[in-house]
Amino acid sequence: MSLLVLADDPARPDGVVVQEVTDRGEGGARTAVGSSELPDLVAALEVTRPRWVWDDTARWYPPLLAAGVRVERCHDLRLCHAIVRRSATCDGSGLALAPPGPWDGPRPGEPEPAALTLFDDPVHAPPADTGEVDVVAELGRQLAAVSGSSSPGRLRLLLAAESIGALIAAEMQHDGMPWSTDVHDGFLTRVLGARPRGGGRPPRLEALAGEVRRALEHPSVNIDSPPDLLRALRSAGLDVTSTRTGEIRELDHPVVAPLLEYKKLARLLSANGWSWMQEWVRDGRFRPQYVPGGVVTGRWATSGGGALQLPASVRAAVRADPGWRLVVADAAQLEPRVLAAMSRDQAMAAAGRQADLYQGVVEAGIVETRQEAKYAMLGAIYGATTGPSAVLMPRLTRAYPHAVALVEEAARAGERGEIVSTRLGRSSPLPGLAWQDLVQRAESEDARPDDVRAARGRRREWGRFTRNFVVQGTAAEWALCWMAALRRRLLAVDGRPHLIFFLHDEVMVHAPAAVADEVATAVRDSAVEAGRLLFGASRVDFALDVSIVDSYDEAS
DNA sequence: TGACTGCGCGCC
DNA sequence: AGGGCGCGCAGTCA
Repeated sequence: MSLLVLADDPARPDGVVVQEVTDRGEGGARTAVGSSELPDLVAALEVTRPRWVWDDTARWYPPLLAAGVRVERCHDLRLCHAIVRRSATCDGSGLALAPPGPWDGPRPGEPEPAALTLFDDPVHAPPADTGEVDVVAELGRQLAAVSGSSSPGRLRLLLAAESIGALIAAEMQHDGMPWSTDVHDGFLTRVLGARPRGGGRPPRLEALAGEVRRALEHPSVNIDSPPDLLRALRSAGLDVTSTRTGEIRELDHPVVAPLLEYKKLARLLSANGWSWMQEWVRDGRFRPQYVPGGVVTGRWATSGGGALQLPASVRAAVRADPGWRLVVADAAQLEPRVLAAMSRDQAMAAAGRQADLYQGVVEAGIVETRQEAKYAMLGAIYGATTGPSAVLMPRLTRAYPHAVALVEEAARAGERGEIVSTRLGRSSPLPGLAWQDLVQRAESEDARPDDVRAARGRRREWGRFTRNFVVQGTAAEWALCWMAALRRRLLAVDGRPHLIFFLHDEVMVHAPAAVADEVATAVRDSAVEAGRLLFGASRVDFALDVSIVDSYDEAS
């Protein structure tokens, strides 16, 4: 298989260069063309099934798609750099040891991502070096790092999956989700009332606001302002400390019902109302921008349109074109299954041998109810320390010692400030400098009790993050492999069925009705393939719920 | 006016 | 109860 590097032509402002490269990263023959000729050139070269190497899929692929050209595979240097730079499986490589450079920043034109959630500072601030980047040299550094990795095969799989993910993200944005503005508008009008002409509240929302004001005997309260609303609630004699839904629901007062309804509908209006529809739906397609690798754990993020949080109530607007169907599939209890496979916990794998893993835990006699099984499992993966979930932990530990040990070890490593890694070698970031300072301060001879207490809290907090990282991150790898396998299988199905949506553990394919069953089979086969790719001959089943429907809300 | 933060809530 | 997100709004400060 050949590697073809695609890059700007340093000799020509509007030119691009395609260069053959060996699998050791040595450059060969070059072809220079103007960028308008690129789609034809790529289409011609694609018959040899090369792997395209470029700095950024989101930069090169959309124009190719717009010109009707698809590529089979690529190596996205920017995404792969981020993985290789941090991976503990090649932490002695030249790439890992190099000072931050142009490959470490955000994509040109994008804002610096917010610092790594949980506490302050990013580890390093890369220089805003916009100088020319040497694409072939970077490929060489990455290939060298991979061959020197302690798990080169897994890392290679991760980089391939991440890169195919970037292709899929661009293709899904290009194709879009079929979206019925009629259905959406009908739903909004039914629950909110007619769309107001000049902004302002729709009738139903206005009526609820009036009810809230009357119940509070406060005609001027601004319900949309949490502080204002909080003051009004308290002056009505209600003992609340916030305006959270959970807290309001516990009250016994006439304001409760209209206020909760108001909050629900106001949320719908602002997040997925008419202005959202106007901004994000064009020509009957919703085209969210996906951001592969946008989350530290390897999950995708989206920017704009909130595609990762389409509320159930508006999913009816996602409708297949006439003569087409939607094949919707989600992985059932993905994270527990991933944990069972990673830890080779045969007892937990046995519980997952049936379609509902939680029910399997009940039938094994570990807990009484499905709800308890779910709480216990999520508590193990998220690190519950109190509440009903924590109470169930001892039973879970006895029943599934290997699985629980794996997440406990990840948590302990995080508490010590160490790095943890996923199955394929994506590694966690180090905690921020403020974290390290505090922890160090708390260990000194004359540490203040306040610092000691705070440091313990911070350690546990980071431990919960690393505990979850290994499971969430490996689940994200499974999902990438699932999608990559599915994309390849779909190429062999007639009528060009195509992926149109992906959400952590769920995929949607828009398919001609005649091949919908064939697509559903491909979805299932791909899940089996993903399990094999990640875990080899594991005895864990990755169960799916698959539906063939006309609109998204009909999916189970 | 615009950048930024905290809150609340939608999704997995 | 615990992990990961994005977004819109209100409020604040420059």
